[in-house]
Amino acid sequence: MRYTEEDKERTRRRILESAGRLFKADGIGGTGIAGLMSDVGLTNGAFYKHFSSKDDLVANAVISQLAVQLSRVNALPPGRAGLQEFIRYYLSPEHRDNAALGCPSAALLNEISRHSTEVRQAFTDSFAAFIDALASRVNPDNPTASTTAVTTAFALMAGTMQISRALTDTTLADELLRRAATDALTLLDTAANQN
Amino acid sequence: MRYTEEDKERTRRRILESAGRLFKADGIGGTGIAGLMSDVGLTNGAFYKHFSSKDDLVANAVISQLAVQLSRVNALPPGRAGLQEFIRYYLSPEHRDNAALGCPSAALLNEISRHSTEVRQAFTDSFAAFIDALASRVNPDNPTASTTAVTTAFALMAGTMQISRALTDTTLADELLRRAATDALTLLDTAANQN
DNA sequence: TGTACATCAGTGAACGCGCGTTCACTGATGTAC
DNA sequence: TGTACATCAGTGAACGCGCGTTCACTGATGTAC
Repeated sequence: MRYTEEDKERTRRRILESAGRLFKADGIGGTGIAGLMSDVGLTNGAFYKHFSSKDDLVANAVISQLAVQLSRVNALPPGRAGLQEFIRYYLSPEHRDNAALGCPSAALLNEISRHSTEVRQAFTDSFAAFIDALASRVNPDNPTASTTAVTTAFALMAGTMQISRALTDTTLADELLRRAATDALTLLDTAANQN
Repeated sequence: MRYTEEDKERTRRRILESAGRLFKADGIGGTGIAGLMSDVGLTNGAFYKHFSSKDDLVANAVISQLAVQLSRVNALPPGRAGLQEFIRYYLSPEHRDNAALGCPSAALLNEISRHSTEVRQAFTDSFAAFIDALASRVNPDNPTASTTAVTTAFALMAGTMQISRALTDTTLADELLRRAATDALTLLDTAANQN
């Protein structure tokens, strides 16, 4: 064989990395296979040596993107300080202006909802793992009790990020991010004091 | 003239109504001009007698859809009861399962962010009017003071709706809606007591 | 060790298809005289 | 009042284009003997 299994796996990961970046920047529908493969440095035909279809890629890109978010959460300092840092990063103007490198939920939720069951299942599983990681930081004694509350706090952050990205008025968009940071922390504090 | 100005205006409104419905159900990118016009009961060519381009349609559809939301808010009973009713409707499983007839923000935010300045400006203006209407219900004495707080409460609702639509686990999706209703009301109550 | 063959990631042209947009045309009605 | 003409919303075929996917091919390397 010309390429070892390791080589092939590396290429697959490069496709997933590019796909995550381009999907978040231009949307899933706005990203074509040929453009994606040229971003990777290959030609369109090679794509089907790694994925059976675009839908297959989307499902795997969603998984891989949420895994990145999960590891970001796992890298936070413990306790309330870590949560504050997460909120500050998430609701920053930098995150808003760099969707390509940011949260897949904020960038892709609308499109994921309209995709196949496979894609939505991939999202459901990976999203649950991500929320669980946040919940065990919010309430280490009883993470399960706070998962729903943590999810609505995250929904506030993701929803705010999307509105902030849609607005043309930067001043208003920035102010919104600051307010959401306060409200999100309040919700997480409330969740921490449950059960 | 075969058609009066009134006839033409009626056709234009029918196109906008169909567009709003189809955009919210299938996405803007997922809705083609030919399919849209056949939904209206006309053929593709007639489209350009009413709009100069698809982007022009999108901007106007965003305006018209947010106007529908605004009139929905204006039709609510006054005071806290009206806000509760709004939250209950917004975060209902019916709203989740019928995106075609629901909130344009929850269905289209990702795509609006990626559209032209014209579309984003249309969203910004109409969204501000919608939030203002909510804010004067939350805090009639000083609506301006509470707009940002009301926006984050709405972001929580829109974000939750999107997550609830993406999840395959209906039980979890339903539970999330209930929790978000509690949290959203709390945020609005807090906003009402500011200034 | 040297040679013939198998493997298979990657190439790049080609496929059918639906997209947004254009355009010559239709035909019902309003207007001019 | 009757007739010739102008208007213009709507028709539907056609345009170039990019999409996801297929496929015969390439060529570097591993394997068999």
